[in-house]
Amino acid sequence: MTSKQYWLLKSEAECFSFNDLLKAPKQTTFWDGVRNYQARNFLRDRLQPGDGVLFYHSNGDPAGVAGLAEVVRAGYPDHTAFDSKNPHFDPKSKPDSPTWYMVDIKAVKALPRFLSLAELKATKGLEKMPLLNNSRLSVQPVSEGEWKIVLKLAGL
DNA sequence: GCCAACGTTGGC
DNA sequence: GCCAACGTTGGC
Repeated sequence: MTSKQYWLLKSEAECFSFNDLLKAPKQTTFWDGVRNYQARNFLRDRLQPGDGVLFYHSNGDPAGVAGLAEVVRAGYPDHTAFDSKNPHFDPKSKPDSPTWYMVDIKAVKALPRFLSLAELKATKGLEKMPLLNNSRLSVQPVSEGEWKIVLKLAGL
């Protein structure tokens, strides 16, 4: 058992927001639709139950971190890739050798206040976050130091 | 809606 | 293996 790790997961706010997660059954959802190899590797190999998650709204108004979640199920095959009717369908991914993976996450709580991207950019100690360096990765590692800074900034 | 940055595809 | 073309992401 490795120590707890931290992640930032991006979701388009209009598509699936942190509020949607709060309203979901058991406040839990599967994090499907990731179709990028680097992000896939994190989902498949690195995310573990108990890991902390910053829930980030991309394409939001404004974009920023809305809430906290935790991983409740480690990586397993993303079944939406097998369904030809699903928008995330990928014929290259087969059930016996899946290309894509997902995890389950559960809401922990909304941040006391929303942290916009602009505010994160202006905060010392977060300069190395991929999010602030033109990274389009939808699953990004967050260091323990960055996690603490973000929570403190939000008033926790 | 615009457009810059990034990732993937595919011809050679 | 290179690299141009293309599609997508995501901030504004």
